[in-house]
Amino acid sequence: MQSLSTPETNAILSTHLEVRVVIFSLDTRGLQVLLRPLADPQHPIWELPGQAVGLDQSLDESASHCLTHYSGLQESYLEQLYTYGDVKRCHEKRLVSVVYFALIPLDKAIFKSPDHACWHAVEKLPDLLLDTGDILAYALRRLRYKLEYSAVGFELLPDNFSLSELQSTYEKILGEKLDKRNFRKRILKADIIEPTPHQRLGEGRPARLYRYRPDAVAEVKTRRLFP
Amino acid sequence: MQSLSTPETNAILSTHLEVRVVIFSLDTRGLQVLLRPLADPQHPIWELPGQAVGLDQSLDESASHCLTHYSGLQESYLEQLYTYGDVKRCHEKRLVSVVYFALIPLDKAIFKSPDHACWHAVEKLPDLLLDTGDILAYALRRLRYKLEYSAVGFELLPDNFSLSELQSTYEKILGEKLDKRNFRKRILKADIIEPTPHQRLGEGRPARLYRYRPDAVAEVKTRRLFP
DNA sequence: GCAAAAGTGTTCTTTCTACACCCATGC
DNA sequence: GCATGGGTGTAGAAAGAACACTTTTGC
Repeated sequence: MQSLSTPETNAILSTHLEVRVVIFSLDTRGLQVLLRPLADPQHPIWELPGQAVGLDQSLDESASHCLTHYSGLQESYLEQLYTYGDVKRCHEKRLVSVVYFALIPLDKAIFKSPDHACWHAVEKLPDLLLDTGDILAYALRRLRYKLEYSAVGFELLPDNFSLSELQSTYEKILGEKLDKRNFRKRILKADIIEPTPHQRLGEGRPARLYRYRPDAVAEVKTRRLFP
Repeated sequence: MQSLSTPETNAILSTHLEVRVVIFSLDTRGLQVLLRPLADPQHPIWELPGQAVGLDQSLDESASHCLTHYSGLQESYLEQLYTYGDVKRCHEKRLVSVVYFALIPLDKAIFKSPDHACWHAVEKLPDLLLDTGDILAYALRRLRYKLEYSAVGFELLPDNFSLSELQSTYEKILGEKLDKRNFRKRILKADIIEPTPHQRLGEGRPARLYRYRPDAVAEVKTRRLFP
């Protein structure tokens, strides 16, 4: 039994510590995840964007740096998901992956991500490296779950959005239709968004635009927004 | 940007990877956590039980091994909590702690834990190492939260328990009184416990004993048991 | 027979769900 | 003036909260 005060250095000499980020976004077709190709460009295997954790970096900093590198965004929703460290997940070496998940509004992200990374619909994923499929499944479950009791949907939208856009976001992530009147009642009652003076013009009647209340960020105790 | 295929080995040469386990239990006084003393036996600083992760060990295996070492129990509730990897949390070295939390029934645990580890009431914690206080606060929050929507309370009780004992468990963890009739209605409706033929004799009328339904373990979708 | 803990139902309030029509704009 | 998406209220069902007395045992 090793304690903090007597670490056994050789136990971690060939362990590789990395962060990976599951970056979700939303386009008209649905929920997308950013993956980068590995190996053969003809029949690539895809992996989560990630990086080794630098000696002088926190895990959070590494993940944030990685997210910025791939999305071009400085401030985004980023949360630690889970740490994967099964010995069987990689044959060559001891691989510990601290996985984060991120939500970004597609309109703000850079068009072309580095390392040929690109977006994939979560319902139609390509061949994936190692246990990446499991990680993605868990990230998606957590995202859906989080949506039910917190206010995370806004992170995928531009600063100003219409209630229909917000509802459509929830529907795409949850994969089910929601009632328009009930949706509005609940989201407004939850008191986490506020109207702006702006409107969005479109095909029909213009839509009032709303924004996420900045002071609602702190403690979002909006449990079970959509049971 | 480092990828899985080109790891920068020197970046992790002096990183220490360890697991720590927040082991909760319950006695008559309330919720307890197992801590082990560090340094001066007169004025000790306390830390979470933990160990370096062996090269041939999964994180889960390490945590499980550590839990068994300190509790004497083979099978217990054990779940990954969070991975702490801030550079500022330890001055001497790069310290990455994958923290788990565990729930054990006190009646089954060994009486004397190794390394002079002992139980402390969560409301009256001693001096703690580094960010151990933050970790404990988070573990407690997660435990309380989990109790509201899942069936985790049983893990702290013996195999057979009365409804009053179960209610008392919930009350001690949540820190509030619950209505006896409503509690019984809900816990029985949730269909996660079943009566046994046994009774517990005591000062008053004997109590029927219940047990956790083993087939209810798989997917406990009992959300918001106690809102 | 009394102390001590176990056990049990009903009413009221709140929340959830289902559902259909009018409104403002662009063309 | 019509097509398009935006916006609004109500009634019935379900779930939650509050609440007090009877039962069984040991002493």
